[in-house]
Amino acid sequence: MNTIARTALFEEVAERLRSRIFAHDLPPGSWIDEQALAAEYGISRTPLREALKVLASEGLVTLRPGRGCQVTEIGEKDLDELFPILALLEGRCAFEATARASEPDRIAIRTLHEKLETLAREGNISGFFEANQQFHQLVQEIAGNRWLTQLIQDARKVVKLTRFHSLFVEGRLQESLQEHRELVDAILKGNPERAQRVMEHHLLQGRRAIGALE
Amino acid sequence: MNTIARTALFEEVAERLRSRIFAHDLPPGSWIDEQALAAEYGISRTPLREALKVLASEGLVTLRPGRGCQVTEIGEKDLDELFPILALLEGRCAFEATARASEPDRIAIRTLHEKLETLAREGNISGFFEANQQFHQLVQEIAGNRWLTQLIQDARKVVKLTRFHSLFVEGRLQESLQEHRELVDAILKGNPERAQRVMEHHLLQGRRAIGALE
DNA sequence: CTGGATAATACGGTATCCATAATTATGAAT
DNA sequence: ATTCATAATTATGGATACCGTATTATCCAG
Repeated sequence: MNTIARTALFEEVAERLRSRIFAHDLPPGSWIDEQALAAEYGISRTPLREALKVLASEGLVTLRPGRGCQVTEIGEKDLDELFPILALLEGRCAFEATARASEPDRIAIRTLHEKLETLAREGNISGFFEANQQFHQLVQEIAGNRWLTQLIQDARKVVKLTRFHSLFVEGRLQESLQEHRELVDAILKGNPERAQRVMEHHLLQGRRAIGALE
Repeated sequence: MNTIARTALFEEVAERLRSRIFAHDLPPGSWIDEQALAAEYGISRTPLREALKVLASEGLVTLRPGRGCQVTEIGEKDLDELFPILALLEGRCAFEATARASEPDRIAIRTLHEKLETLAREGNISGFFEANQQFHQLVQEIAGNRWLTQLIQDARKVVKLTRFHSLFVEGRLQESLQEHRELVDAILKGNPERAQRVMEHHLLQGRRAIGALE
């Protein structure tokens, strides 16, 4: 019987909605039908509306007073604004992580990176995508700044509204991998400034890759 | 009849609660009594709870499932983590603002700064405090990055949980003013790199000033 | 086809009710 | 008197039903 930290219903609902939004099951611009969703989930409108308020303050949905709520549409301009911020924040993360990394931390970095190499060799794109997220999260963990992590996650959530993730771009995977190699090298050799520069460049390249799509 | 953008009730409630939290009318750590507040505001529990969910995702209150909701307590460590982030983000703002400032923008900067000088000369601390916030917001506006502004506001909200603002520290007002002078000089002379450095230093000094208190 | 009146719908909010869990109060035993 | 277990109280989290109002959709007239 799992009673530890029982999550409130509205939290669960928010999480389920996030998944559906990121998967474009609920595509940007689509309206969210309260009663339909409440019925589908077998819950009342109350927790569903609470969840929508949370998603709204995260920027994932936009409340239209009196009309309802729709999934936020994100444009090129938003991406142009968001990626430099991510580069800044994650760059700082890389700096801090490099400066603070313990030996076990470095081993974890190396191990996870090797997994990325393997997945790339196997051509396992979705696996790579998953491990890539883990890698970035690991760097954030090692950096050990709770609020920095929070802001990065906030920004990433919005970016994830875009259907196209840079890694899916043809050829970007190898490029991304190469950038990771340099990043890992900088971290393991204990060069914070270089780790920061590489991470910034890595994310700005991600933006460029997406931009090449449309 | 002005029906454009009528604000929802839960928004108003959230705003009122924010004010009370920042004013330490609801001090950090204190419990929030749903029914009491709902009764006080003459509203039902529903919109109040929606407002609390929003504040929770902003980090201003902490939800304790099954027990309620209390105003978030912020520690020295949080400030140590938050100020460098603010320095980073607002530093970038200063850079962008300097690079993009139009002539009217520069005039607005100069005008607002002169107001700060006047208020400081008059010893009007709360007025200075207010104008100081306006100044930082103006820089953000000129920078013209919606998401950057958003993240800065998010971080500042949390910082505002602290009772002590750096400007209230003895002597810090003159110091702060001097830093502003250098910042304005860098902006007006169109030196983005210097504006960035000065802004970063300005915020890190703010953290130091608060730290000197306890 | 257009425009306006009308009906249907859905949102935002209120008022109640209820199960569950947390806190407090009570009381017995050591 | 202190401790511990039990009972009573309270407040949360959620459900249900209801309503005014503002959209949205429908329909009819011109």
